[in-house]
Amino acid sequence: MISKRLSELRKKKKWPLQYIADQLNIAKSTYAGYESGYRQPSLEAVKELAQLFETSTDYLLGAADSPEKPDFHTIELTETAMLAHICFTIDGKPLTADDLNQMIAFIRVKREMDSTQTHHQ
Amino acid sequence: MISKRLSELRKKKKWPLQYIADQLNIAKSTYAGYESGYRQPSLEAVKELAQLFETSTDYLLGAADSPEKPDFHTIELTETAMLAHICFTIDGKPLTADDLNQMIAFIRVKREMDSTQTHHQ
DNA sequence: TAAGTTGTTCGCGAATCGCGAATATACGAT
DNA sequence: ATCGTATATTCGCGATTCGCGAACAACTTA
Repeated sequence: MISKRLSELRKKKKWPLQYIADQLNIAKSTYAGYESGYRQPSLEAVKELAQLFETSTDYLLGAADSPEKPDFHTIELTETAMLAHICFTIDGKPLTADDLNQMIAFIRVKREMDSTQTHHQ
Repeated sequence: MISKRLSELRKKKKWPLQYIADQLNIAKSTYAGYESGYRQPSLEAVKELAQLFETSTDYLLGAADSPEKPDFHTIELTETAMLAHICFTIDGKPLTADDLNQMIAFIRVKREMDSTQTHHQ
């Protein structure tokens, strides 16, 4: 499992084996063993690899399906794919899809008004 | 690191060693070794332990500080503490605090109208 | 061709694992 | 107090796995 994840991520980053080996202070052959499945990285190495690849250990170990860190630093409210997994609430009551659409329209109008009518600056 | 996390979580759940050992199909002494730091669990065991404790491997390995699974199923928009770590965008442009407050007010008004004026059903 | 980079595999010594056994501790029930 | 049971901790053993360098293949570039 982890071997697949590692080779997939490294190819995406287009890094050579040696680069990762240097970052973790291990031999090239050692890391190569991780990708080939010949060896398993130590827990500490897994942690460092997740950090290096900017993903989670859950993804590396196959406990998560998405490589994205669940930081949710930014949530694009018009991205319905993402919203399918999130439930927004106000005062504890969930927003309907309709609520959300109206909110989006509301903000768009607000922005429109700000940009065409008033020009603070 | 992981030993601390394991014993902390197990104590919180008030589970005996044997119970966990049974769940993972390993010897009691094997799991005891994990908690004492005498041994390290395999990657597969880490994955299963995270599942058993309903937490993330990131937390077990010390790559995350919170034991909570990052599911974020629900986001309460009036909870400013949570919102401090999230940036919402519409059409790629981030919402200001003002935008958010108006959106919340907007929804509250909408709900008010729905409940006092119109009664479908 | 020669030199360099990258990826793969192998064997060796060393380190670690998983297990059962032995021991220690806690706590009711008799 | 004395069992009996459940729980926790540590140890040694055999087996497994690790990390490393070495060796090699494939490929690019000079």
